[in-house]
Amino acid sequence: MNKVLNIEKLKVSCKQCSLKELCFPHGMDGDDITKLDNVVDAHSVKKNDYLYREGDVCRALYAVRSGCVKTTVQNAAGDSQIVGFHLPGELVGFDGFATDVHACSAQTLETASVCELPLDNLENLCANIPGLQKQMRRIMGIEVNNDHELLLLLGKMNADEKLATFLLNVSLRMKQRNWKEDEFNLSMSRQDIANYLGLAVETVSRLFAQFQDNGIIKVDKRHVEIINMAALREIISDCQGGTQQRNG
Amino acid sequence: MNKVLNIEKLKVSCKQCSLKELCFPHGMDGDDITKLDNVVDAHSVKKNDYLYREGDVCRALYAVRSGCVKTTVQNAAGDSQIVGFHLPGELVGFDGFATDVHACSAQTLETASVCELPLDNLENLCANIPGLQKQMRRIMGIEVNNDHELLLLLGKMNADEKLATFLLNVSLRMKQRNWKEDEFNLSMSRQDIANYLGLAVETVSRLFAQFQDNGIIKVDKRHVEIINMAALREIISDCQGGTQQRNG
DNA sequence: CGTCTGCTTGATTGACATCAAATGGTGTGG
DNA sequence: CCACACCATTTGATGTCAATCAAGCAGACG
Repeated sequence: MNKVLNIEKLKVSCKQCSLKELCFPHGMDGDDITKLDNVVDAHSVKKNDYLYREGDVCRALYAVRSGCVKTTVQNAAGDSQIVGFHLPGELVGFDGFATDVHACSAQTLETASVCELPLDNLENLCANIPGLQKQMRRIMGIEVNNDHELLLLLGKMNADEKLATFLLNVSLRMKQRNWKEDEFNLSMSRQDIANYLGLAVETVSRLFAQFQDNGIIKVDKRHVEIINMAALREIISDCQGGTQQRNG
Repeated sequence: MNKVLNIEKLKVSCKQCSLKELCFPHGMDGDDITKLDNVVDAHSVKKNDYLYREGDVCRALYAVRSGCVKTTVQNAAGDSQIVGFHLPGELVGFDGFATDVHACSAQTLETASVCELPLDNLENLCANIPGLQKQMRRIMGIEVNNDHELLLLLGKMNADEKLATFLLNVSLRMKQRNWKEDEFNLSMSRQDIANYLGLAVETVSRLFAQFQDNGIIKVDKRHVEIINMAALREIISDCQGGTQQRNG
């Protein structure tokens, strides 16, 4: 079905990219970004194509330029878990660093554009650009922390807290990109959201309806408008006598 | 209550450490390990003390030498999720790389000994030892992959699959340390196991009993003997018509 | 126009959490 | 050495949240 990408390369400039502060060049000066520009190529990737699959040799990191990419892990029994939705400016591919073979698959949710940073070039670059190693550690640290947040969500939250957390997280990332924080289009299906949050599709659907009935959001298919941000926050910090899970 | 550690330092030698191939020095040659030895100190840490807490400035990485360390994330509502149990040879502290402030707390489960690698020294070292950056990336990559495995567990497995996976994982790590893979003492309480697996203590307790009744394991408090390894594996790869969750 | 796919809504079930209480081991103080 | 309190663990009874089963609906596409 969906092939691994193999599209014409396109020269891009990190220096002029509006995402640079969210992305790899974060905090770097002009000269260093130029060195980075020399090794970065962009690709266009069709909807549902893979950047890489579990088992592929890890040759590069990928920065999302436009569109949205999901990363997925699989187990022996065949079921898979989405471990991340990656928006423009975010990096994908660290799952290949442990063994030089990818432990995840990365697939686009819509037609996307991604920048490729070949690893051997990156290694040279790290030697030439002071502070780039630290940058690398910082970005991987972010990945680790994101995963931990998701662990907390999957391990300790009930359904409505999960969806509220998800919506607030998307909202925050929209804001970081200078897009509207209270109105956006989700690039993922209900199925994908359900998988990511460890829920059934039906539950996600019902929760969207419920949130809308309570005047917290307005939903039309994938278009979401947050009416009452505070109410969303309240759902997840519901410390007092409400529904609570104890296993902590 | 439990204070952050502040114990006398103790000079150690990575070169002579039996854990070196599992730990940071993995694959390094003698000269490079000597450089490493110069910056590493060991501490003894009492049971239930913290290596660091969420919010602490990140100054060092820690390698477990003996004992067991758990790392925990917390949310606004106050509940916390254990994100890792760290055995001898494993590294702790990457959660501080994103912002230079720890996003996790790290606490010992029993009296432990840990090696401290101060970050500023580590940075210098990376400049002097070729391939050390890559080592760093490799180890962080392992951390990322471990987290992903746990995400899969929390998101897609039911209770018995979770415990079976946990036991097999511990068994594997025992084997890697040249200890018995089918007989060991767990350093964590039922409560900790339950928290880690996203279950209630009672459920964990019942599952231990059930596994024992089925002749898969023998349990006496924290002492576990695996009688039928294959049966454990079967539980988690139970593809056919049994109990199944669909949300994938 | 019919088929397909993604989404929604309703009814029912079940896995696991919660509540409650008993048990057993450990440490303390008399 | 015993009595007692305390904690972790186990075991049993009950409750509930979300999964599952089952239609129905709307937009996309050939």
